[in-house]
Amino acid sequence: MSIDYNAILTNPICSFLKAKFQVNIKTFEFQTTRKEFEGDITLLVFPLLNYIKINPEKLGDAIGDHLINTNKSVISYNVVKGFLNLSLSNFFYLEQFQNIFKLDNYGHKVLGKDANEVMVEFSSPNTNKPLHLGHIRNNVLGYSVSRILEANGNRVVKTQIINDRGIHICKSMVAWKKFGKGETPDNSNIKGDQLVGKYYVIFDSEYKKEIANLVDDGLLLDEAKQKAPILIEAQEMLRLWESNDEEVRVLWNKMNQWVYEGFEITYKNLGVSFDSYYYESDTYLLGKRIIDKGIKDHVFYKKEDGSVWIDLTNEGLDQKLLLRKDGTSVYMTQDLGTALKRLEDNPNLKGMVYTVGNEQDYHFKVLFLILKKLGFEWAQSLYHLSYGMVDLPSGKMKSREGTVVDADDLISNMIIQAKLISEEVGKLDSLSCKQRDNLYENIALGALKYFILKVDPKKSILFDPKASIDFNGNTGPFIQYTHARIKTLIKRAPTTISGIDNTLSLNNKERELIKQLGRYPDAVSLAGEQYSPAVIANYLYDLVKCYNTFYQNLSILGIKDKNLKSFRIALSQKVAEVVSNASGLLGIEVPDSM
RNA sequence: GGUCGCGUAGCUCAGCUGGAUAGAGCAUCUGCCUUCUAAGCAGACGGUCAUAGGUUCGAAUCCUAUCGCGAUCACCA
Repeated sequence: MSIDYNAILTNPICSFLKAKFQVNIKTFEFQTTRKEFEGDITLLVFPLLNYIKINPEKLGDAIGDHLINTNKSVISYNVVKGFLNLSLSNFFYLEQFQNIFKLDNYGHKVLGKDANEVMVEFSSPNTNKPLHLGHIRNNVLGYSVSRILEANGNRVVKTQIINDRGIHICKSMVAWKKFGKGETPDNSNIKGDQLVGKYYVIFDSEYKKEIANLVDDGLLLDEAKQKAPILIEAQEMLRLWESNDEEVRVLWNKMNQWVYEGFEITYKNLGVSFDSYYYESDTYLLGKRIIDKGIKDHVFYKKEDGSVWIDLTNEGLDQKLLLRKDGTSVYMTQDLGTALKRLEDNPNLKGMVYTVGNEQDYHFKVLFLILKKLGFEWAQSLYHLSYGMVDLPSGKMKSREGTVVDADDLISNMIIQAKLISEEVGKLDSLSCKQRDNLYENIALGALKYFILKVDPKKSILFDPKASIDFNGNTGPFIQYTHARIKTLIKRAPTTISGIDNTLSLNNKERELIKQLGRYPDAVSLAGEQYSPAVIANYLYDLVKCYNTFYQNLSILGIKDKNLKSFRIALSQKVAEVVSNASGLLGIEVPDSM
């Protein structure tokens, strides 16, 4: 509750209770009065009974009496059971609105020199195939959380770790070498990541063919899976890669480059960006220093075969391998190393956020625990931004079954949808082709991002590609639409707003809007605390819904009372600002017209 | 089996640190475009908040157990 009630409620009640009952209570529980009851704000009397043994209704009456007699902002009260409902004056709301109106970027903390530096990792793709719907959730979430952390006064470094080595990319390489006939993104006009993905699929179907042939020749299935020549080729290529074979490395570089160029296009379409990139090929050998330190500090132990482990059974977890017996590192070692490297690269780093799906909850639990045990202070502020899977009505997305929803396809389909609907509504005729295309993109992405972000990250999302995404109701376009309407309203408004007349009498809808506006800073900080854009999304919807009710039922331009008119326009303007501000935190663009 | 997460209207989701008669959107039905954008507004219909106990003035919310769904428990990443 960001409207400032201290002066008129908290402080007076506090001193009243002190004088009358000799108790020192400094915080009180308030909530907005439910609409069935008269009043604006409700004081919960029940909690006070712990300190003052008296009938709750009597206590409510006493406080209410005191407030209306000593405070002109409180005009009346009523008590229902332990609820003290207070009605506040127009004057109070107008004063609050003036405070809100004066602020430019309210709720958003300014980046000071001593701001905390936080790293947010998201996207983190494999380089053997294009991004899919799951990556979209990851990207949109990670990006939004970055913005929210910034709004809460942190200096944010957006980064990712790219899984650019391993057997998967070798599979694409082998298939391309055998069947590619020199196909490149340029000469085939296929986006780089899509092209490499295509050869990954080709590899898989060849592999299956070979297995079938081997089984026909009398091999057992498991044996055939291991002996298929194309797989052996891929494994051989991985070995060559690891021994730095020049030819393999050149091919690897070339194909990865294609993929990165493709990814950049997708990121650009999605409206996300990064400040730094980490590549697994650079970091997979890191982490061994940590192992040495850990052994010296007796945090880790070495088994007879030479492998290194950590025993977390005291913490209720199990034993975890950190180094293979041949001395090579595993996933965990890598992540330990990467964390250290990031800290070296950004010495002021105070925390890290990892945007990774919830199938890795256990991994991050262990990772953070190990870092703490190693005694790193910053390990206290690591956060795994864990999110649920995106499921389809047909079940899970499985690349092998071809049920993956490709990110590029999805985005372009959404744009087509947005275009069809916009043309049907037919409000954009005055715009140029380019402006219209731009708008279709904004609307499509607004719908997609809002659809994903409005859901609590830890819940899984059900996505129906056939039904695609709504543009009506609790959606991104609804929010964009409201913003656009306010913008044209302001354009047409002949009045300039100089000040607000404090004697205006307000109706419920206007008060409601002021209260909504007052909630914004709270929503921002709550979203930051919970790493959840869903808080902002749901706030936005409440605000916009509230404004629409106001807008639809009250005339603004037509009214004669000049003061009221300028007040309503000022209110609208502020709503537009907050909507645009909050949408920005979700990475959603709000157009001036649509 | 162990651990973690989830279970709210036919469907998709809100519900902040426990508060009054559990809220939206979609779908179905009814009204509202010669006045600021109808991608909207107003209304109707729709609930055993998975189940059973417990904590207390008061539980969808906290605790325990059970059931259901998912994830995870690799010398894969």
